[in-house]
Amino acid sequence: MSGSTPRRPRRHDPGRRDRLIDAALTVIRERGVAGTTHREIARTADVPLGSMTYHFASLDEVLAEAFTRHAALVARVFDERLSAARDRDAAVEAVISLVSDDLLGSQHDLVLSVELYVAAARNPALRAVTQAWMARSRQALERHFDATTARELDALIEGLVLHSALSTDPMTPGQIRHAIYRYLS
Amino acid sequence: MSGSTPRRPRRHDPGRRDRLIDAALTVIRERGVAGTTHREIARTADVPLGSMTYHFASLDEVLAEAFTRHAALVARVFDERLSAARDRDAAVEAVISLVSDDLLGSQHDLVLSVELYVAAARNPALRAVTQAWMARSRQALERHFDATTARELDALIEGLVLHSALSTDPMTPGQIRHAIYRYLS
DNA sequence: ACATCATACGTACAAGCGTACACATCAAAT
DNA sequence: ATTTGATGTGTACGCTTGTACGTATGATGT
Repeated sequence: MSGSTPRRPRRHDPGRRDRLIDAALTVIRERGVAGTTHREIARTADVPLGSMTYHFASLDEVLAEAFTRHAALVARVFDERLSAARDRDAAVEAVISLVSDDLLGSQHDLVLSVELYVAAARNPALRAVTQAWMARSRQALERHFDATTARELDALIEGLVLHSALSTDPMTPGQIRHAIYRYLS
Repeated sequence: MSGSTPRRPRRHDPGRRDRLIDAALTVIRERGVAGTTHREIARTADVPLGSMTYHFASLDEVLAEAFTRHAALVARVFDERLSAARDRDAAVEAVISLVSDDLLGSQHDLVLSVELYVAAARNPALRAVTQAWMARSRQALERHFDATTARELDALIEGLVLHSALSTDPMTPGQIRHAIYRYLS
C-alpha cells in the first residue's frame, strides 16, 4: 500500500544547482530558448518548482549559466583536438575532424550554438559569453595558424557548420575537407 | 476641444494585411521573435488587436509570412548585385560589396536572418522558407561560379557575416575582401 | 433607398508564465 | 538535547499571452 506516489527523497543534495544547469541545457536543446521555462527545467531535473527560485535569481541567470557551460564544453573540444596536432598538416586534419565529427555529428548542439547567438544579440550578459567563446576558439586555432588565417578559418567553419545543419542536404565530410583545403590553398 | 483622443479613422483599408506583415518584421527586428506578440504588432501598425486574428489564423502564420518577405528582400539584393556583374572579376567585387555594404551595413537585418535560422530549426514551415532562400542565393552565385564553389562561397559569406555581426570588433571591408580573395585563390 | 455581407473592432477568457514567500526540514554547532 | 540557520518545498498572485466571438460598419449590387 504505502506511498504509491513516487516519493521525492531528495533532501539536501549538493550539486543540485549543477544538475539544474544541465537540465536547462537539455531543455534548450529540445524546446529552444523560447520553450525554456522554470517549470520545464524543474520537471526535467525532477525537482520542485520552488527549487529554481532558490538556486537562481532569475530565469536569465539560468540561461546565462547554461550557455556558459555549453560554450566551455565546445571550447574544450577545440582545445583538445588542436593541441594534439603536432604540425600544420595535422592541424588541418584536426580542423576537418572537428567540423565533420564533433560539430556536425551532434545536430542538437549546433542549434544550441545558434540559439546562443540570437540570445546574445538581445542580451548583453550573454554577449560576453559568446565573445569569450569566439575568442577562445580563435586562440586555439592560433596555435597553428597566423591571426588573420585563424579568424578567417573560424568564420569559414562557422559558415560550413551552420549551412550544413540547416540544409536538408548537409555537406559530407569529403565536401567539408574540400572547402577547408581550398581555403588553406 | 473636440475629441482629443486620436481617432482611428481607418475603416476599410486594403493592404492592411501587407502593412501588418511589415509591422511584424519591424517588431522582430527590434524585439526578436521572442518579443513578438499580436499586441506588439498591432500597436506598431496602429490597428486594433482584433485585426490580427481577422487577417491571420495564428501568430505562426504571421511569422512565416514576415520571414518569407524578409527572405525575398535579401534574395533580391543578391540577384541584383550578381546579375549586374559581367565577368568573374566583377562578380567577385559584387560579392564583396554584397557582404560589406548590404549585409554588414544593416546590423538589424542580420540578426533577423539568424532569428530565422533558429525559428526554422524548430518549425518545419519556416524551414522551407530558409531553404528556398539558401537555394536562391546559391543559384545567384552559380551565375558566375561552379556549383561547388558557389556552395562553399555561400557558406564562407554566411560565416563572415555572422562572425562579424556578433563581434564587438567587426571585420572591416578590407578584411572581408582579403578573406574572399584568399578563398577564391 | 435598401439589403447584404465581407471587413473591422472591442472585449473577454483560459492558460501559462516568472516570481515571491511562508513554512518544513535537517546538519552542524553548542 | 537544543538551537540555529542554511537549504528545500508548496502554493498563490499578478501579469501577459493567443485566441474566440458578438457586435458595428460601410461598400456594393440592386
